[in-house]
Amino acid sequence: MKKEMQATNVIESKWQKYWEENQVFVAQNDSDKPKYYYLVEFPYPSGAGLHVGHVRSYTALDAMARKKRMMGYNVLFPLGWDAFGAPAEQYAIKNHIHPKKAVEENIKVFKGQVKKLGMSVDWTREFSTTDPEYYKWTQWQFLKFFEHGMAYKAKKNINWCPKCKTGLSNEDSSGGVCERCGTQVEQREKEQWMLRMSDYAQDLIDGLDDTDFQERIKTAQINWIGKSTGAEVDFSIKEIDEKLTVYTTRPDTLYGVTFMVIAPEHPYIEKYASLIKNLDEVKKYQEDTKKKTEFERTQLVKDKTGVKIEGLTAINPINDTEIPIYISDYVMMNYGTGAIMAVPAHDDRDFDFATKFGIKIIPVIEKMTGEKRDNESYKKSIVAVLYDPKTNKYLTINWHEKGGRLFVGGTRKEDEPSLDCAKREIIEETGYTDFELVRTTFPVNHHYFAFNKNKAFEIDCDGFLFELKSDKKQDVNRDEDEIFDVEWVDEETVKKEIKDELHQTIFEYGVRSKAHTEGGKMINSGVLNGLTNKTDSIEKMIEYLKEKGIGREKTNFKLQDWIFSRQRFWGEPIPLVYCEDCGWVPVPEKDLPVRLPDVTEYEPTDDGESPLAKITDWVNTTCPKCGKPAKRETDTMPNWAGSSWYWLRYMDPHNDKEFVSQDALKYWGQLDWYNGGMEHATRHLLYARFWNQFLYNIGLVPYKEPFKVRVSHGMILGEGGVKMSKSLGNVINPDDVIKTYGADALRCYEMFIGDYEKEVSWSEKGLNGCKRFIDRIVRLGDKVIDGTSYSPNIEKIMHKSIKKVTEDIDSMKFNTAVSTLMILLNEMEKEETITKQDYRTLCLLLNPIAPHTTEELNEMYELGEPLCKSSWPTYDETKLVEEEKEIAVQVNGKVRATIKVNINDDEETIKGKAMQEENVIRHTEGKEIVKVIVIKGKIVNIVVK
RNA sequence: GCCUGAGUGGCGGAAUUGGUAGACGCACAGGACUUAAAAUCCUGCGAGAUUCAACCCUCGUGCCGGUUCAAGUCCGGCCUUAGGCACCA
Repeated sequence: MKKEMQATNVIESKWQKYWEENQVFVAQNDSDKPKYYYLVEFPYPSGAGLHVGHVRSYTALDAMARKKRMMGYNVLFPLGWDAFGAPAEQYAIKNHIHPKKAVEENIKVFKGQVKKLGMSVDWTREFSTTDPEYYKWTQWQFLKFFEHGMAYKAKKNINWCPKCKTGLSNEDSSGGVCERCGTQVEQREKEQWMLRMSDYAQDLIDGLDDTDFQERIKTAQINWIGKSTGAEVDFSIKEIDEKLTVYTTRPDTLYGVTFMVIAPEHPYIEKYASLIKNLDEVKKYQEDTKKKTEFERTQLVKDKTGVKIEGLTAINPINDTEIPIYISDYVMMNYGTGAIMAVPAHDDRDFDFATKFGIKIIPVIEKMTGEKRDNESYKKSIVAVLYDPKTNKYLTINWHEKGGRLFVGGTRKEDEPSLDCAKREIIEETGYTDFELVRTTFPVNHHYFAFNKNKAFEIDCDGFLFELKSDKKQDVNRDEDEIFDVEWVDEETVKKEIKDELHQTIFEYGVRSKAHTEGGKMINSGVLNGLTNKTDSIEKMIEYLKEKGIGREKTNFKLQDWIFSRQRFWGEPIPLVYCEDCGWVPVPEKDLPVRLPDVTEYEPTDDGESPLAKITDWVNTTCPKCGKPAKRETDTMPNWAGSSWYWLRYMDPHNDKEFVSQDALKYWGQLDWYNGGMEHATRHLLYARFWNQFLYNIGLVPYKEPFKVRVSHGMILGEGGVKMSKSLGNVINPDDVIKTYGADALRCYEMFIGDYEKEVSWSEKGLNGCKRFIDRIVRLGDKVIDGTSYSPNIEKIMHKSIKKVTEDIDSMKFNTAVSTLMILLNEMEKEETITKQDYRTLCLLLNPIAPHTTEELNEMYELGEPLCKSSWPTYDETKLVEEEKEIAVQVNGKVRATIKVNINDDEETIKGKAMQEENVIRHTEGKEIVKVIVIKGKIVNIVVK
């Protein structure tokens, strides 16, 4: 019975129409079935149309949604449009049409494309963030923030894009360039609406514990929030009666403070200007800093700059030492207190600064080398590195077998200053007399065991770097046991041959000239002296600071408040009115939404006001409170606003009384599975979680965390692993692919292409392979005969395949789900005939990935009711058990044969079978069998000697 | 620099609690069908040594070492790479 299949496009539109007309994918808000909510980030409907990257994540979620429905769930799988934002506005400015129109057109194109892919979306819940019925509730929720004191207006030094003429959040200007147009961002002071997001920093970290996000997403969020723990310390200033408070994560290094640095914007400069003797110089530095962009200030600067403030002197509260104060742009006003205590010995930045400005460096932590032992004898010693700049070599002492290569070293005599000791040792051991000190290195705390003396030692060692001036030498006077050669070697040899950890470390310190930022033994530190554990030292110091009232424990976050204003036309108007008498007054709920006016001019003004500011009819209004003339806020909300609650609206999209009904919120609960790009792992996801946590705290939503699972798909690159881009001409248009290969082949290919979470390259050949797979599925229909059970040869693999595909789709291992079906198809093709039942189950399993073809085959061969209304196939565990299995026989861990074993075989039988194998005999002959390991159903390993 | 992943054939990638490494697909080679091509079907396909051929053997999951009867998988130390954070004190 040969049947002819209709053309792919005919079948596809036929079933798409069927699904729509029969409302198969419409989710019910009241249902006895268990609920499941899948969501893929709604797209920005750009003019470019759908990308193959969209197809990947949409198909993945669609496959999971289709399968869940067949498993008896009430599935919510909606889609909508995130349509506010710059591109539509730019387009409108250029063409003088309302952005609304451009958006409408783009949505039409996008929706058509998504439908052509056969997505099982519930279109009855579709909306766009630009619909007044939707943004009414975005505005309403903003007013909730306002009412609860979570929104405030503040003068902010903001990132300003001179081309877009708008303020940008830190998030929108990462790297110092405008996210949208790539222009260098400037600093500008502006009144902005802010949301108190930093209040939620800790909650946003804690909340992650209640979610099941991918690890990389959690980490990205935690990094972004940037929590650090440490202490605040109050330094007094000699000349004034006010403290200078700093934030530090290393209070344990307080004794090593040799200067302080305040940010150029620090308020004390203004406040105590009269006391600053070099005010002009300081002011000039402030001006220079302002001109620098955030990017230059944070990314490009390698050289430290700064100015010492003459006339203000800080006092270290721990030891009453007087220390200078500098201003420098490496200290930021918006983090911590805008002031730091500088410990050049143990912080790289402070070290650089101190080196450049010639400030004292006091080490308070000694690196510990070697291994600590009991009953150590203590001594003090030195290591001296002598460098000859003429030959670029270092002076070493080669003990050969007796101790290898070392620098000059020695034990300090009682009360001998270490520098004297170093000089003496060089002269005594090598004879060189004409050299000069370059620098003293950090000391090292070293532990070692002297075998010749059978004794353990602890030494505190000072290190020195000297430079040779001339070859002048005197006779050496060595002890009898001092048998070594004096050799000049290059740096490479030093690194290779000097094995002693102490000498290595001193060399590093001397030559590299870097701060010692790791832990070690506390020195020069009063109460902390001798401690060797960093955490203990910090704790003890904080206790001490608290006791003395000069400091306290403190946690800081990098996460800042959310700048919520944009000076743009195409965004949600901020629903506030400014009245001379009443101040900022919310627009009453009955007057929401505050609609965008219908005009034709959208250019931002040159002074940075929103385009709305020019529309006087719209701006002028009356105060909702006192009725006097008042003005509307002309700033609009950022693009992130509409996407910060949209998943809630899908639960109840047509409600005109509430943003979402409480019943709907309770029924749908948390979003079970949220998919989106890695580029949204920080910003969008943090904004959305913050928004939801706020709604939860004021009792508007039942869950604190909105998303249970968050996964990110990998990007699809062009062939050869380069990014798809218009300029490279390697962009794949899904419409073209559907035309040539069909939607099912495209879906199947994108699921088979590789690990869902990883980046993959597009391959036309691979796509063709999947097309072949679909064609073979169709051709298999020729073999179908009546039958309501599985064919005997197929039964076992059928149950196995059902199990595998069921598990794989749920865990997003689509590539192995497809390959399982390929294997199943290969097996079925070997049969003369297959039953309807065989074929129907194959179609059911493939349906989530290739829904059109499988529905058609199901109908064509009269296999049963439409697949979209059918149940997901089940498997029988007992059918999975293999009666007979081939297992490997190893000899000493190497596979030497395979044997067939029965499920009932006991160990002795299996062992017997294994020992009979010719190749096993060959490898065991004449050898002693130590033991035989038999793992039932898996492996036999024979160990011989 | 810090934090998270990831490194397996020519390529995309499989491999359960450690138990036959390379499933499945692509590419390639040979063959069948065809006047021919496309399509389709069959066979082979990690590297090397050996052989007429087959069996058989050696090596092989980024590198070095360890645990184990047995390591892609576990442990320690590196290297490379992708992403996140970054003068954040």
